[in-house]
Amino acid sequence: MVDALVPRLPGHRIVRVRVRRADVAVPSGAALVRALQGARIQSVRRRAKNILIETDRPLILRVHLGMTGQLLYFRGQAGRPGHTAVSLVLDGDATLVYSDVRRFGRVEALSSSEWRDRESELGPEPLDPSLTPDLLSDRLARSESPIRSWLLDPRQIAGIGNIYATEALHAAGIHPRRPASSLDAPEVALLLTSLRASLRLGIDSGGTTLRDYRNIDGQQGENAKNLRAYGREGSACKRCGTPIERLTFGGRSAFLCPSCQPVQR
DNA sequence: AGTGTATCCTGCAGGC
DNA sequence: TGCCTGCAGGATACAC
Repeated sequence: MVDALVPRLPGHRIVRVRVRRADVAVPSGAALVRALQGARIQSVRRRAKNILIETDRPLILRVHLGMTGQLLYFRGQAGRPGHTAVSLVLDGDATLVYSDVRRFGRVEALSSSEWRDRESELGPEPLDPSLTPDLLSDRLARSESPIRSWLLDPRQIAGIGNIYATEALHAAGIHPRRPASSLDAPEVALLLTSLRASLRLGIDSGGTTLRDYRNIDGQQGENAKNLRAYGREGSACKRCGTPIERLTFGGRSAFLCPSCQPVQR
């Protein structure tokens, strides 16, 4: 997503801002419009699941897709998506639209210091080479949470959702309910490798479209066909043939192969 | 302090 | 056909 935004957004001036769903915008309504209107986009980057757009003003535009958010970029007149929450008309006849059926996502303008405070709460990036198996082990050792819950907590490790947590744990042969602190060094190393492989596969495949995900051109991602555990309850494990099971904890579904991912080692 | 649960919201699939 | 229930990619406020 961000890789696709980087060559397109910088340089654009935000000409007009329309907030159609006030609960998605922070600050809601007119204040967000005032903050952004007239600003020129300078750079785009990602941290955890946040898309961060920096401008020539002392503010950062943070876009978070939540569960069903879509960020769409187009030139000329294209039909407005059905659940448009915020639209930014850019110069050069371009438009950036944030659309979100469930409205769990956010489009937020914040100051650098506000963002610094938020960022200080976030765990390390799994794809950052500075996260070593030893560092990950140290962090895991401090928690008795089920490893799946730990992986979903952005304060522990950034940017891992239920799909990639599920896929990585399956690939690493680790039961999602194992306490984080119970993983030994080889398991942690394998988990980190598996996380990175699952994330890279997802990114290289253009993202995982289960229903709503779209890239900035409105196209679906192809990663759903690569999933080996997530959403496959009752289907044969692609490694051993055992039916994949689903269980629920932490308010979310977890999928696992009971044979490849034993409850205890 | 650390951990688990309820909640925000809409749409869709499946059971009856 | 239509109504009901459960579930969905995330994060956070709150209870214990």
